[in-house]
Amino acid sequence: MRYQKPKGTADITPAESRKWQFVEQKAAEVFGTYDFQEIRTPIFESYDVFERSSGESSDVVSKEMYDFFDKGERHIALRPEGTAGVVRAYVENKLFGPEYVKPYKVYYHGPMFRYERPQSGRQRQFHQIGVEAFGASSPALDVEIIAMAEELLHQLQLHDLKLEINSLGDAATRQAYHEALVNYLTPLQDQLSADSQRRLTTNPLRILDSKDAHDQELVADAPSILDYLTPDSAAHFAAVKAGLAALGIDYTVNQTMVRGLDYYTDTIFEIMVSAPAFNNTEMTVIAGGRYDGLVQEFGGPDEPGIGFGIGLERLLLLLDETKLGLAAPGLDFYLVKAGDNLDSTALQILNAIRHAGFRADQDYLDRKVKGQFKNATRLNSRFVITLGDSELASGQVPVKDLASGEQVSVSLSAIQTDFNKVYQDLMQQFGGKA
RNA sequence: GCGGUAUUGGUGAAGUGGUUAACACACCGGUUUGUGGCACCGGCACACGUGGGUUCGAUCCCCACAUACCGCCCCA
Repeated sequence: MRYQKPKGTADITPAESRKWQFVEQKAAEVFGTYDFQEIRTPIFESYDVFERSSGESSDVVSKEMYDFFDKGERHIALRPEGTAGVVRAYVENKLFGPEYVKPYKVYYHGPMFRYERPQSGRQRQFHQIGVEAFGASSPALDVEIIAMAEELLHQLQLHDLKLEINSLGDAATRQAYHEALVNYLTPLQDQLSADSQRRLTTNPLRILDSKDAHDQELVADAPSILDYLTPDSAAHFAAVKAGLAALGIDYTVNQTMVRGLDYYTDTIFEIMVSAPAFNNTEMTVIAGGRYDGLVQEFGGPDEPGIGFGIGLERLLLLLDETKLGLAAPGLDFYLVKAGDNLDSTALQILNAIRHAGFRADQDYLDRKVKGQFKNATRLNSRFVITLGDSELASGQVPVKDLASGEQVSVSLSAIQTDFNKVYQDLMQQFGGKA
């Protein structure tokens, strides 16, 4: 093989892109009902944008970022996630200004880049759909964001979802809890797995969701972050739970759920699905939460924010194509040419059909008539128009309904002058099923 | 970054250290000089991921690299 795509990338061919378009369109629809609008930000940003938002301790920044210096010696990074760029744009464009209604609600979708070891549903160039809402700290917004995420999954015919929520409180909460957790785990250090011993200094919260069985036993008795919430954070979390209950959304509180990115505050949530595509293990497809200090961190006002991201590759693995009715689009008309010197007329006929808004195609490889009919079938065409010398002479062409095999005669000139009329007549003659 | 498995045509794949790399599907052509099926006939791998090595000889043995998949780390 002469050329290969770079490791961890994928070509999305038409059979696949159909699913992508469907999901993107559904997301735009569902988000639109909550009055979210699309924002498009650059795929690369200043390296600092991501360093500032994610925190140096996170592997996403320290090890997994695609960064480089451009010809002007600017330190650039390919975006590893979507939130930082949107927050940067929010601040830079002063979208927090009084002329914009708050909360300011946007969604985005596009490629993200992380230098990781590829696995199922995980690539180096991967795609996310995400939403962000700025300028409102109401727990009702948290609830609606979560409801919106679930609604999208439902629209995609995904059920058996598992929603987990937790609260990380504010900065003071996290600092106090961080300390309490380290104090609890340090005496047990020798019993922790090697990975977790390392995490004790780098990222102790991560020990909470260690996959090691013994770690999990030790962590079971660890202090809970929920006990460290300030009264405000506790009230906020209670309101979120009440809101979810009011909407009949099932959830479980998982006090060991943490985040890889440093900017989250208060409510965080994940929606998980278990599926054969993931060896029946649970896989998070949507994750999000509040990030109340981030806008200020980027030089904007002290405004809250909340959002979530959807891992599209993972999501796509779960979709049942047949359930979604995503059949390949068929042709409306296929033009069979029987004879030579028909090209000009063929072009004119196809032109008329296409301009009327129908899908039409013809043979370009000089296939025999039989071969052309086979192609019409392969292309899932509804009708076949046959053009030959006798048709040219008579001014009438046969139009065949491939499903029934019935054939009717249509005027060549009518096709070229008013194809919509021709189509209506066809519909009537073939049973009126448009 | 660590560990494991894999890599043969458009596809699914069989196979052996040695003159022509099974079989099936798909595709192309013919039997049928203008109508989609079936049947029959014929065609269809610069040769077996890339580069080295062992050997008289390697697709099959060894090494390295690349990529894919699985697990860990990390994460959506």
